[in-house]
Amino acid sequence: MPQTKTKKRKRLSRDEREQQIIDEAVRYFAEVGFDGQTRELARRLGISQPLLFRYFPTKGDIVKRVYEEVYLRRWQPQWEDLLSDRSRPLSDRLNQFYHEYTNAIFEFEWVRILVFSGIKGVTLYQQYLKLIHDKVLDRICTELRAEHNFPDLKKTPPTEREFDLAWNLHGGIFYIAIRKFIYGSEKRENFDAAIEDSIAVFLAGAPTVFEAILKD
Amino acid sequence: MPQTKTKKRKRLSRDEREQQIIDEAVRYFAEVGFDGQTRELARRLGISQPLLFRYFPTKGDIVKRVYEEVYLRRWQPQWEDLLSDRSRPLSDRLNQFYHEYTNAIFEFEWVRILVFSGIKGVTLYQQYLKLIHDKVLDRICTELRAEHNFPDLKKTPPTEREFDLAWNLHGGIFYIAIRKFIYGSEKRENFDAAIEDSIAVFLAGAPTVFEAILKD
DNA sequence: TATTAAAGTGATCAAATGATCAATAAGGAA
DNA sequence: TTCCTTATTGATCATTTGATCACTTTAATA
Repeated sequence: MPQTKTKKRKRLSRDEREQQIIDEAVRYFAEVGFDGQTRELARRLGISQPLLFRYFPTKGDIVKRVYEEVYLRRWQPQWEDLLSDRSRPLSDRLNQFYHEYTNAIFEFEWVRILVFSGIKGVTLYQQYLKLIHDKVLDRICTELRAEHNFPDLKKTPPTEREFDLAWNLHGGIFYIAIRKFIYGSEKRENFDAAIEDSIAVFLAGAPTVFEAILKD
Repeated sequence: MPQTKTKKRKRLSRDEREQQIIDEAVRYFAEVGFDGQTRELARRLGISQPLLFRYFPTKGDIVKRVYEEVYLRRWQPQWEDLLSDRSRPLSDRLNQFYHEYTNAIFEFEWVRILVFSGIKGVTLYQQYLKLIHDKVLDRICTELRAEHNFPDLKKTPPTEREFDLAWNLHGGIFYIAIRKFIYGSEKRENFDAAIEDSIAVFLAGAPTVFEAILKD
């Protein structure tokens, strides 16, 4: 009886192998955190552990690439135009934006690596928060003022309190992802209704508070 | 010249030492995560590393005690009565509750260990989410219906969509803590205004959406 | 003051883990 | 088919880290 010789070594091109490693590293680290071991990562890839160090000088370099892979290429520049497109009701715009945004973001790997990175003191997510602040919340504040004929932003820039309200909307929606992926407490797949309702509450309630804020 | 003999060994009682270890462990693990090393923990305590194992069989037991220390004794049972006290406007009750709640909760150690535990798959925080669901959100839904003469909960229990709205309020407020302690992106100490505004938006916007939900 | 229970420590073990390197083998080029 | 580049690996090192144990020191007590 012949021995099972499944030992046929596979030889991939530099680029193929590198991409394969990163893909698996994203999955693996998202699952167990960045303390995951290189040996286990190699095992999942079906390769030897030293091979990892042939492609990345240190484990830290793999981690860095994982960040980039997860963060970059997820933001869609057209979202900025979408939010500012006054030919459509703000309600429509917000719903479409958060629908698309959560579809792009609410993903096991993304959310968990996001939280891991925050915990480990990585600055990358701070950049991401800044992106949300500058590209999303600022626009929401602006559009909300325009919709209700509040003072134009050119004269009075959005106050901290207005930003806080926008953060509250965003954070509430993001918290859905946390409940889902960090604490595994939600079985549902679809959160569209919850998001729509959040936006509806915001649009119904925020103008009143904005008005009070802007009175000062 | 005499040698500096600061080596005077301190001998504490069993209980004192144990509490001292736990207190420092809470600080240390909140700072670096549960991958922190026993040697460094011992160094911060000014004791030898083996002594830790004199008090706790394994590192895992220290971690378990840290959880308990951080989670238990923070929930105030009187909050449940506060939320249900219809002699006061709901707005007052919510403001007082979230003011006291965030003062008790928004603390470096608490928030970070909370997130660590969620990431590492610990079930303790799931229990905490259940607490929020049963003791806070359920009451908020109930009181909101009562305030607007919507169908009594005895006849129609709160729907998933109503809970989602309440989660949105709670999550938005909690997200303030995440921004503050996980991502270190906020310098402010005081978030009372942001919390008040969040509640105001919720109370101004939610009834409309509740009404729409309950029409079905 | 002498005794003693137990708080505390230095030395050390064993396993885990990131990293290195000489040797092997796949597969395209000649 | 033979040669040769380089992808790939087994063996191994060095460090980290949780855990153990024989021995030392403290301070309450008789």
